[in-house]
Amino acid sequence: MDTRERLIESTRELLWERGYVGTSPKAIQAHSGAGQGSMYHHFSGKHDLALAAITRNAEDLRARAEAAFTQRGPAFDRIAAYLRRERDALRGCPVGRLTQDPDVMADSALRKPVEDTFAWLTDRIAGILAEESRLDPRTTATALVAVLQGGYVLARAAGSADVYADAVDGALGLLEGHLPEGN
Amino acid sequence: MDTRERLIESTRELLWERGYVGTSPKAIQAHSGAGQGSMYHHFSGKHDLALAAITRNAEDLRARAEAAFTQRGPAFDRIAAYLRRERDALRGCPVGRLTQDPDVMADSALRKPVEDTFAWLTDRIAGILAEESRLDPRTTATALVAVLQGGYVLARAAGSADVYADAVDGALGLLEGHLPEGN
DNA sequence: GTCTATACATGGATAGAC
DNA sequence: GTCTATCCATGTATAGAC
Repeated sequence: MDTRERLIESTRELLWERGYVGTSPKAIQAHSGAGQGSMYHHFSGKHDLALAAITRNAEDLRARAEAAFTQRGPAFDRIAAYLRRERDALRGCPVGRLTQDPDVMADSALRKPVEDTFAWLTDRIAGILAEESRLDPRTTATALVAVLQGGYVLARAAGSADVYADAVDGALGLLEGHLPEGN
Repeated sequence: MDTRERLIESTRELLWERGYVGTSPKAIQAHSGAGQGSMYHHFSGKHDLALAAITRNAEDLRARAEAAFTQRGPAFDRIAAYLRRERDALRGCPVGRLTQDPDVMADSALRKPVEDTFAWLTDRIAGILAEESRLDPRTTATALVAVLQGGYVLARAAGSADVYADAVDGALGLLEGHLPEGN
């Protein structure tokens, strides 16, 4: 992995863990092993580097989600597969966490990937729901995505990944009866 | 309001808006109109002041929630009243947002009010659900609290409070049929 | 109780040598 | 491309006068 790549990957990690406000150029350099000069050679500054990292986090989320959704099977199963996908719940969502960062939300370039990601995700799930239920697709999909994001919040508050699993189980319990299940 | 009180209230505002990492003593002084000397006279430092502010945010959340839950009526209505309570969705939850702050989560004193608040809230809702349904109270309550917290995340991502309302509507739509409704 | 002065580290970036 | 030196603002706190 070349220096530029290491800088982006380190920034992804640090943004995930500490957010934009909490991540300093110095910390990125230390984490990536790149020097001051290197960083400012490859990127114009913290903002530029963060944009690259956030964009990649967003692409990554999308690709992983799509992998769960394109499995074959009934809607309930595909949604359950996505919600139950292996996750490090205590780390939270690398995209969702950015919504709490005032400097990210105040900057339209940094904010756009975040906005687009959740718009896409909600739409994608709404499409799946529309195939097989009479639930309102948009509001139901929004609620399901919210369970994910809120599940992370609660897991972190409790210091236990089990709470994330509880939130998902609760949501799937509510879905039962509204969607035809596959087994 | 005396100086000490103004310092706490200003810190509550700033923690809500910018988090712990993003809030400087200087910003607190400017917002509260208190001088450097005043702040360090009343509190030992940023940490001490944040503890007072976080504690108060937690008490506040609890009191407001309790007000919705103690209304009379069937479980569905009391829960709907809480979820639909007037909120400034774009500002997010003053307690939930702290879960994204690495310095808060790493400090057991600052973290405890956050942990306790969500444990209480989930339990409280589980108790209401247990009265009138065969849903699993704990997981269902966890999912409902997660919809709240996730609704804030999605509303901020979209830049629209309507998304919060969508998440709540979706969740209540899923609850229907599982709980006896009152109207 | 509040003010001003001071201190020292860090944040974020630029300049120029190699 | 990478390194070191340098820069100025800010973060966070202490000291001591009033």
